[in-house]
Amino acid sequence: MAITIKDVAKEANVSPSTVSRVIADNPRISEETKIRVREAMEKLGYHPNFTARSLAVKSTATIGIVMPFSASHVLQDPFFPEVIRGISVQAREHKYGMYLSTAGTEEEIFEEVVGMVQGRRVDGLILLYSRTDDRVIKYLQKIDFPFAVIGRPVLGAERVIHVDNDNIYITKVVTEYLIGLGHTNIAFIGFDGDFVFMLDRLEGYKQALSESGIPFNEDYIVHKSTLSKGKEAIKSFLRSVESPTALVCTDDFIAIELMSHFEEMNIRVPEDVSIASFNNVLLAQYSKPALTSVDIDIFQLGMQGASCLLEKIKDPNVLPKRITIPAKLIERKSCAQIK
Amino acid sequence: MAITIKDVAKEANVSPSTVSRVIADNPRISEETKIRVREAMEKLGYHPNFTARSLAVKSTATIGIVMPFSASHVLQDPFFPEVIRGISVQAREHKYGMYLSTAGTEEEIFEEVVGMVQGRRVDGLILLYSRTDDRVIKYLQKIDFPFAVIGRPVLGAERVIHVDNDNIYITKVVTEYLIGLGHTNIAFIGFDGDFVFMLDRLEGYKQALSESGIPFNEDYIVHKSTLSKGKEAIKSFLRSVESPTALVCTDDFIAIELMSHFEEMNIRVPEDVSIASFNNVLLAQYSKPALTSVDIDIFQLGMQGASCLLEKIKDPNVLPKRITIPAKLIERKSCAQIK
DNA sequence: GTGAAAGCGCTAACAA
DNA sequence: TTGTTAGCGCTTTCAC
Repeated sequence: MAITIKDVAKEANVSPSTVSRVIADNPRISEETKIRVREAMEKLGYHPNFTARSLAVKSTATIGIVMPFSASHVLQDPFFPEVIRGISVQAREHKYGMYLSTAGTEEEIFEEVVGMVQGRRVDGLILLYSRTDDRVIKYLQKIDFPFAVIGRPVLGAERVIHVDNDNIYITKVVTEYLIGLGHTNIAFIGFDGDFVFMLDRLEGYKQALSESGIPFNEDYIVHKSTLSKGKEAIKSFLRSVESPTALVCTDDFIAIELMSHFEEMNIRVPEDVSIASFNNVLLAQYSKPALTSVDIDIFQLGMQGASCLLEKIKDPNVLPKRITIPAKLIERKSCAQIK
Repeated sequence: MAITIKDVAKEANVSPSTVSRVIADNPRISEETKIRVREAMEKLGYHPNFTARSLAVKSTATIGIVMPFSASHVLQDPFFPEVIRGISVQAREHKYGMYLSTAGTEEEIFEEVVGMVQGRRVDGLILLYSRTDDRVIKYLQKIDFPFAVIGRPVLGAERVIHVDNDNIYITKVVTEYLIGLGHTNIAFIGFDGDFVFMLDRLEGYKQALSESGIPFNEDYIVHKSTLSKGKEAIKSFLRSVESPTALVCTDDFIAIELMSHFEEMNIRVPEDVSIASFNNVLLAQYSKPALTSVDIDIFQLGMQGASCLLEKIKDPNVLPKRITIPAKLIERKSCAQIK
């Protein structure tokens, strides 16, 4: 059996509670006994039992990370490791641990969340996604459990802590950039699914068009899955009504995949079609041509998310807030003036 | 205050121990009372407290994942999400949770591990790396704590559960493939650091040369950091003694980065230099030219690792074993017959 | 088949 | 400044 606080107490000739106080570095314990107790701990190789402590203080010092794996097929890029890296920096600083929940379907996610919350496995939750009409968010709100979301909750965002880019704005900037290069036939390539960041980007795209007096054309909105059906789908898209001369891609990986197809089809980037995309993954600069992409600062997204959550955990009275992480368009070689 | 077992007991007019037995689905409880108790649980919205349960049964039903973040800068590619996806499938099947430890330095990692183990936060550990002479492994072995490593422990591998590719073999295959194409000036591009998979790949490379009677040339071993110093470094390397006509790259991302530099330098792949690399990331097929790469089946690595660990946790007597995940060379367009 | 009681290892009043 | 005591919520002998 492992060393407990009692063993240490006996060794140091004090009571268990004194040992407990030494662990907490309680100021009302004399330096002498502190030293004596610490020596005993050292000698016996004592380590506090986290579970017991959690039970007693009703706090686990761990935050749960909810990561939808259905999405992560899609988000194959460095988003996930990077956001976790951001979270871990804060967690570590506050001596919090991270508990990972990776479920597939919405149903599974919901169950895991309920388990984590009710089972008191975590003190707070950070959701790495946001979809429209999310059951999990509603639940957490109802029971008033501390959580933060990376992204924008679509309903009642005013009442939830969240950190996000201003996707509408930045996509507008991107689209206007393309418009500035003379493009008017601009397509929008997104994921399937009801992720909010997608909707926001679409909205920004629409706003830019609208403000420039370019009519919105439903045919220019394409989902990745459509294009993934193969070259034929891409061809038929490009030859549609009026073929687009520029693309707003919601993800670098889609852009890179597309460029690869384009090459085989002898469509030149950026001469024939300009491409601007999102995330600015490491590889964006190495693609041919180097990809013009929006740096959304994934690390910050994670770090600020964790920071807000921790704040809320420590003080349940902190008000809901939204933090906006600046995104920046990184111009490279994949966009050109229209001929 | 949340609903406890006592509340349920009261509601159902039984004792707390009976409720506990119902939770465990103990066969000695009559169906009637089971039903009655379950109704009470339902009615009150009871959820078992995980921490309390852990304390009582001395088991946490969670596995710890140790992920060195210093390495993950290097392993920017999908390795990390993918291996976790593999782990999570097993964890979920066994109703285990995942606790994530992300530390930077060896020292930090060690401390986190000790904390997790002694603090009894986890029932077992899975190490996502293996470096030479690892302190963590020694420690875990000494205290006989269940763990599995993804990769090959360099010392006493016979006594530790691990899952790995046969890196020596597969790299030999890759190198021989290049030799078969007529190359003799073959360089090896690796990471810095003392990761075992690197050493193994280097070994396989050497073996292939040796068996084909090609002398080994130290100048052909290059670390990524050297090349990252910029184009000058690459140029001087390629113009060294006898410039290589083929490259064995230990990572797709390095290969892709390199190819990007090559293009600017008007070095053609594969005409001037052939490149074969590792990991077979999604993007490998979309690079120009499509990258010949080794598929190491990261998902399996994670899944089998978790599976072994869980086995060990459930039965401490299972013997140490090594599982080898087959790796496969995927031929694409980045290697050509030497002229 | 069910209940009473002790205990998992720790913390936190309350005393002293 | 320190010890005593009573939990935290659950499991698990040992009785009945």
